[in-house]
Amino acid sequence: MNFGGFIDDSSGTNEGLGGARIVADIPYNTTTMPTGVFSQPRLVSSSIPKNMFNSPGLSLALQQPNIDNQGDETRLAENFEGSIGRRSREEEHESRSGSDNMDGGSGDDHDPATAAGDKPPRKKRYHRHTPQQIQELEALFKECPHPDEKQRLELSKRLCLETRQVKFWFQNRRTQMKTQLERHENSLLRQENDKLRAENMSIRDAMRNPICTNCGGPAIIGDLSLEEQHLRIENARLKDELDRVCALAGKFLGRPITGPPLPNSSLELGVGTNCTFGTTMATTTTLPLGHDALPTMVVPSNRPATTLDRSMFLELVLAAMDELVKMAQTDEPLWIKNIEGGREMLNHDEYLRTFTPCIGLKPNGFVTEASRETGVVIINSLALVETLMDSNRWAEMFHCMIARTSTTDVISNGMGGTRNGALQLMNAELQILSPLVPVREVSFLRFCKQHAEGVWAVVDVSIDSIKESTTFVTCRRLPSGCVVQDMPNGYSKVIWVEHAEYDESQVHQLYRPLLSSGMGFGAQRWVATLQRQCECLAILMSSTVPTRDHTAITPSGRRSMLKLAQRMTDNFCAGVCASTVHKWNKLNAGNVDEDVRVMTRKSIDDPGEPPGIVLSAATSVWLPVSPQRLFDFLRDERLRSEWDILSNGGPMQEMAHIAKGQDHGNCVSLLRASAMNANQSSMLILQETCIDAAGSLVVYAPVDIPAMHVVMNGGDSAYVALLPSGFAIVPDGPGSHGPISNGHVNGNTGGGSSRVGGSLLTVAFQILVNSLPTAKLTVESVETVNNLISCTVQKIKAALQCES
DNA sequence: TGGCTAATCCCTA
DNA sequence: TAGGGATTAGCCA
Repeated sequence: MNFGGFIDDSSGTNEGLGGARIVADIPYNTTTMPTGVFSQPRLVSSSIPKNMFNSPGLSLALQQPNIDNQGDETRLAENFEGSIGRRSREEEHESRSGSDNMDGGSGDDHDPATAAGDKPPRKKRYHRHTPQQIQELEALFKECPHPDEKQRLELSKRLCLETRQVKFWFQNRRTQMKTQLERHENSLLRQENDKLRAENMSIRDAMRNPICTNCGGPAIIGDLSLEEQHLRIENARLKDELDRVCALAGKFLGRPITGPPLPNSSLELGVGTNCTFGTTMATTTTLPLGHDALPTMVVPSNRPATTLDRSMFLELVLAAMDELVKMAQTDEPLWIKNIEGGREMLNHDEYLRTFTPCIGLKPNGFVTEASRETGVVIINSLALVETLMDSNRWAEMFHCMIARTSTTDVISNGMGGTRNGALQLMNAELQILSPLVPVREVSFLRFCKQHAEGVWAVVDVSIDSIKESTTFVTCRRLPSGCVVQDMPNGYSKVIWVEHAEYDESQVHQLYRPLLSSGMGFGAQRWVATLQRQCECLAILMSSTVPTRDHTAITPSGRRSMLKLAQRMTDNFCAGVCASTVHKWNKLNAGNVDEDVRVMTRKSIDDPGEPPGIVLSAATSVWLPVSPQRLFDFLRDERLRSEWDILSNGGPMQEMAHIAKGQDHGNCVSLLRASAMNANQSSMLILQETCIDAAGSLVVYAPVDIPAMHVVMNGGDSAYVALLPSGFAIVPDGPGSHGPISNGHVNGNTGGGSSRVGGSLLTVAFQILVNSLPTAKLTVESVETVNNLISCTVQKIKAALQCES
């Protein structure tokens, strides 16, 4: 029995510890033994002499303690015994494991002379798992931070560790992760704090010497000084904080706590000047700030927001927030259920009665689109708010909808380390995957507010009315956004409202019903995308990733492959919508179909693409088949030969499959043509498919086998050159009766006897027409890609029997 | 001295 | 009873 290694002379410092720690704290010199409660259990039996701890007979005596002691003493004695039992097992293990970082197997402790105290007592020996053990533990942790008992048992056998040790290791690793995360968050908060402090300083500076932005003279802000105005804002913030603290304290104390009454608790702002606008305006949060209300109140767009701008922005977003919350929470008569489609329609008369237009009247020729959707999403309110307030994360979450976005000015980062009160100025290009619908460029304020514990709202509102725009505005966003409420188990309920006015003349007839139904840019699409993306994230983060691939892809390989697929899909979208992400040049070539848009660009120095001249061709057509049927047909690798020239006339075979959602349609897969010719023997097809309530996508690209091999082993996917092609499918919209002007007139022949709604199919190809970036584009290349698109559409129509 | 790591105790679901 | 939080001790830079 090896025991000597656990004798510790640090007695008296660990009162309150139980179990093995007591054993470790047994004083070597009995004269130093403390007189407290712990001195008793150390003498588990009156038959054991006090100096037994120095004797070689120690372990035997302790294995059979006298448990005559009662109460605490008995319990501690049991702990005492138990701990010794545990130690003994560990000692056995230590010698069994053969770890070279432990000297437990030296045999010294069996030496009576050693144990009797001829040498000074040794401290507990330092022991660490071997690098190899840690490596294996880390590997499993990456896969699954919560292994079950079976997994732990298996690992413990493999690593020659006790299951307890494996369990502790995982527990500690999780704690460590949490600590690291907290530390990281702390540093972010500290940074934010510094930033706020700096901002505060600059505001104080500005307040000392306010200058009118129009005439350059000293500014007097209405009846209220700037300082007073800021004090009022600060008061509102403090009151808000007080309310939350009271609510929290009330929870703990079990009775409601109220703060001191405040003389003026509502956030009232008086904004006006004796110089810029001529009149003083006392405003409330519902003050109209549109063109009509404030004809001269415009902020030049080419300078950062001044303090005065900020006040105007704050007014606008408070009104917008008010409107959003009402729009989200009010049902009839503001929203009327559409009996046919079950969707809600905004009652415009009621809307105009309820709200004062906060961004002014609708411009001539613009039409209104309003939609509302409610959904349960697997994300909590805080995470969703963080995603929305970070333009990069926002763009990533809705990557098929947002071509480009940026935050141009952060007016407020929020209060008390949260996003509550965060206000920023943003630009975005919103897209529908069709060349027939122009990208919507919008410039808007985004404001975030916490309404209650676990209830947040984020509102967007266009600022075209108060900020001079250098470009012609084709779309204005009225208060739009979401109200999100936490639900149990990390889910949240999201109510999304999307309200816009846009120039319909820019939109092809084919897509007008879709847009007006709200399925294009509306709430349904935002919620459907959010649900799909969050489900995907949840699946990827969970330990049990459903795979049915026939090749073993490592977890890092899976990540690399998904990253590559995302780049592919993003590039596909950029090619369809001609967004400014890539600098596309539109072509007006002679022999190209009217509705096929052809664009070209040079690819230089991008390892993710082959160098040369890239040609993109895209078109959209109406098909009398349901979106689901069209999607199932296009994503089926066995039916690939019906439309894809890369299939060489035969079916394709799925080599690897990564699920991204419960629906089998959401996945990334690797395909191989069964009938390969010599030229394509080193080529595979990477394919990403996704589907939700708003539409679906099938995007694919030929990829090099060696390059994919690297990716599947976790290598960097940035060097895999690819050019994506594929399809975007959306329903044709309620009330749509097929094509009106694009020439693809079809009878109701496809896919069944009764019309269940047709589809709008966008087909797009990106191909390399010359590997020299300096080469000139030839007419033949353009005609080739045009033919490719036309043939593909014809083949799809033929396969789905919707040829007229 | 603070961070890391293996281990322990105590509490809770 | 398993897991998480809090805590400890030994080691190291």
